[in-house]
Amino acid sequence: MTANQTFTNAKFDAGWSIRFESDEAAPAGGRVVSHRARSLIVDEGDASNAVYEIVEGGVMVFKLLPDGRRQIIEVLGVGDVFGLAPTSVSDVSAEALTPVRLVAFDRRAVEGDPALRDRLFNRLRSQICALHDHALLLGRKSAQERIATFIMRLVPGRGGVACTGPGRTGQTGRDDRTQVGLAMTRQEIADYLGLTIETVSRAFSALRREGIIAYEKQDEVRIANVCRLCHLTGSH
Amino acid sequence: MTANQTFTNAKFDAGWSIRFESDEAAPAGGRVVSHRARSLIVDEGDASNAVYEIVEGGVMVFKLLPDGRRQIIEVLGVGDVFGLAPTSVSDVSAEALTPVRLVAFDRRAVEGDPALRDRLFNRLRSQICALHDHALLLGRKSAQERIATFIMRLVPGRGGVACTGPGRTGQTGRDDRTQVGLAMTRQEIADYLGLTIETVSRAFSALRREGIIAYEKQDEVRIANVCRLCHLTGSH
DNA sequence: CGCCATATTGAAACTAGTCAACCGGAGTGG
DNA sequence: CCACTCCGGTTGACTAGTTTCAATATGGCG
Repeated sequence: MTANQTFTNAKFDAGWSIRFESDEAAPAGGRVVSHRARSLIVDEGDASNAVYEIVEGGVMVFKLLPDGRRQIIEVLGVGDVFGLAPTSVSDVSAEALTPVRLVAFDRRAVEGDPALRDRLFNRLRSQICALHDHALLLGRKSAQERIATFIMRLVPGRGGVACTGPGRTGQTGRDDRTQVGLAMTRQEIADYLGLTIETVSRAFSALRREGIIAYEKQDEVRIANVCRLCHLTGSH
Repeated sequence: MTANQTFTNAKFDAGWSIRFESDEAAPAGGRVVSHRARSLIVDEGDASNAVYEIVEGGVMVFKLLPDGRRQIIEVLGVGDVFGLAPTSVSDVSAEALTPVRLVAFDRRAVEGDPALRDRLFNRLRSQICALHDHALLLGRKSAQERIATFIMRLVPGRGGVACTGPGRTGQTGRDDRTQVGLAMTRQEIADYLGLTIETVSRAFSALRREGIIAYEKQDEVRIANVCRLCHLTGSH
């Protein structure tokens, strides 16, 4: 019942794997749709009249240039919304990062339902902060800082929009899980951070060499030194 | 009366100097505030409970890193809104680009007024598209492409989110004003495009050398070849 | 007229990109 | 079962584009 309010953070803090045990899985006017990992949900230029809210899983929103360059604009988790272009033509593409369950609302349903629109609106406000933060990353941070920021964003309660800086563990009481799952390939990380795959790889290797992070599987990272990593983000 | 609906574009297409001849200059619950050019409107971290809508002039929304690096996140024009962070603490700073007139709504006024919230919401949808587009620019475009994109965005009816590509003049019937006012310093342009002032200057000089643009005053640019400039944006 | 801030230009340094080789695990087929 | 291939990741050498540092121009304004 309180579920909708608990995911306060704009980032993918909430994780991708949290199961949404809701009794209103398909709220009024919405229909639930599922997608396999890496399947395309909407394509830039599509005349889609749906607004999506993520119930389970993760979604990547991206844009392409004619020559193939890709920028992943945002990585969304449970509770996030997308498909809110001002016209009925989508300005971005969206792809499932993990197996994903979505609620698709018809555009008209959104217009007619103030409560729903309110929820989307509030959600959107968080996401806009994330977009702001990401613009700062893309415009002004070095490759190292981008990778550090990226990893820190995955730490629950840290690295997000309202990260309180390098304080000690357990600001909310819960233990500082320093093991994070990336869930993205190096190419996806590169396209998200505005880098190349090689630069991403090198930055990860450098962090490992310096003992700040550790990993065997390349998408399961243990953060050995949260404080140092946090400093490397450039934000603190 | 139709004024609110005519500014369809997310970018600063609408210009900064359009006077808003509205009889509802201070809509219910809002108060009009004015700022001189380059004065700070809100500071990142401020506990501001206001949501702003621009009535006249331009505003730059930006973030700073502790070491002084600045990223201008968005450049807003008439009709645009800002100050919609999910908490009462602003995630960004805002500075007047020109002398500016704003309507400041109390956060509670927004909550209680569905019509107002609708207007803000719709406005925001356009601005989100602009943020998406700018993320693509910051993450994936070269310096030349960024400058070309920047200039094209200033051309009414072109370069915006829904630019139809290098078609001929007068898609909306009005004449293709190829004279645009930058209104921003080189430093501001640099901070907006994620470049340095020198790189911005060089890119402008290069475009001039190649005869694509011309200017005497450095903030009054005449676009000699719209098509070529449009191609240089990387988007077409 | 001269000062100050802003812009331009040049040269050197550096970061990230490009190109290419190599590694290693997962899946395939002989 | 093992060799082979494929794909994603890592690493190295070199290159290109942008930044940095520094000098020079320009323009507004007292």
